[in-house]
Amino acid sequence: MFPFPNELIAAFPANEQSVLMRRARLIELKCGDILTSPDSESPLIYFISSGSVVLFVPFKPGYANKGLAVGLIGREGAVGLQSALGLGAGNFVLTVQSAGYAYVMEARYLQNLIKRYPSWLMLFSRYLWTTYQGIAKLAAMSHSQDIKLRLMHWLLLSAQRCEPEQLYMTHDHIAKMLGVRRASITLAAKELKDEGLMDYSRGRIRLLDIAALHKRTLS
Amino acid sequence: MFPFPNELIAAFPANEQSVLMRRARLIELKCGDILTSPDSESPLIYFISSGSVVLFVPFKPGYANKGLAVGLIGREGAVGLQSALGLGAGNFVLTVQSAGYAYVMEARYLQNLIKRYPSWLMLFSRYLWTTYQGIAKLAAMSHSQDIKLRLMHWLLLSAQRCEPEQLYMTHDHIAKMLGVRRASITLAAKELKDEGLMDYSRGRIRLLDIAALHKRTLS
DNA sequence: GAAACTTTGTTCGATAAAGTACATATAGAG
DNA sequence: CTCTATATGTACTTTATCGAACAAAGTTTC
Repeated sequence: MFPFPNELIAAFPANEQSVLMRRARLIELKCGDILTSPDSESPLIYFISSGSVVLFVPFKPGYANKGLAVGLIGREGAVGLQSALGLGAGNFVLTVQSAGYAYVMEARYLQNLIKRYPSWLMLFSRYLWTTYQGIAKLAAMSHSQDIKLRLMHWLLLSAQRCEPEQLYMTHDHIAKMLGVRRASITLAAKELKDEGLMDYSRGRIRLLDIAALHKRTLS
Repeated sequence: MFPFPNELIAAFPANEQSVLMRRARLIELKCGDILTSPDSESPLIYFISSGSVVLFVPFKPGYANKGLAVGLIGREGAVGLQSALGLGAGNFVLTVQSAGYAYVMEARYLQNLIKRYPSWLMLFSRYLWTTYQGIAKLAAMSHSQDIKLRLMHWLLLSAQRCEPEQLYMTHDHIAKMLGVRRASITLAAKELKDEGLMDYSRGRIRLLDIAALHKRTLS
């Protein structure tokens, strides 16, 4: 239907899709871009089409470099939907983890459309709940003392959102996401490398045995 | 309006309130009650009127004793709303932390009403988003290495949900919520006691200086 | 009032991560 | 082809939590 599909949009009936997309424009997501932060609350909604966006919660109010990633959104979802409910972005910093594309629209436009199409709200609410679940699960994982386990989990999560096996992120970036030292990630990553589960070099990561990774994160 | 008010319900227009409450019945929440768990997905919605309910995520699928509390719901909210969207409880275990009362209704009843009153969904969605934020914040806090800080935070959160200053929970219970050893809680609690911030004995906790607690959790 | 139970106090060694620092490698720019 | 920036490898000390265990107070039950 559209050159860069988004699974949320795809769930709409065709005629409603075109209404929704009338005011949407396609933009490029560059790695590191900050879509919104607690300060600059731009009332925009992003339907992710490729790449991925991190929900990042800074530890301290004045968003420092330190915090914790609580969610990762890809082509299956959207960010900024709360602004269609008339609410602000809250504490989240939305950062692009993997480059890609997204359809953007003004929150106000969607907010008006929701009045005409109440079923949309149901769809968005359901989506909200599923990410809600994801956040809770990730929070529980994040509490694990085992960094290696958390690393595997984050890699798998990232792989699900983009093409699997090939990821582009540095140890330093992962460390920020997990709220740990960069050295700890290097250590854990090296162990996984030695075990033949992954390979990496200067920001390029290849997952060599996704099945094994899954198995070990479940235990 | 109703003997035991709930702030979500209170936000409805009076005539809609009585529609909503037609099939609600008031039940008692006893400390330790499990409202729903991943296994038994009872399609019920609880509008909390007093006391508090924990959103608990077990670490392992077969819900062990270990896990992490990611949210705490009191009179300002409800649990089980997702079942009005036709969704299951997911990974959450909902446990009563403080005894109280709640209005319960069948999810199906509310699900039908939402079709008649689309504005309700907007209300629920907004509420969903605010708890969403709360979960994310708590997740970030939970990642802190400082148990004392986390203890203070949980005490304040609990105090906000019920009468402040007087809480009823054991070190063991708090330890389960924070996913740490009971001994660690006893240690941290004793320090707070020595500093004159709180007092406790066998499950009864008194917060002696809430302002100071707030100050120290913000830092 | 004695027994059984629950809650809190305290200890020990083992472990994992924090913080900090510096060395080495690789890629890209000029 | 060298320089520079970035990414990764590694080391060391300090600290906090874990796991496990046992002791000492309060409650409750009979």
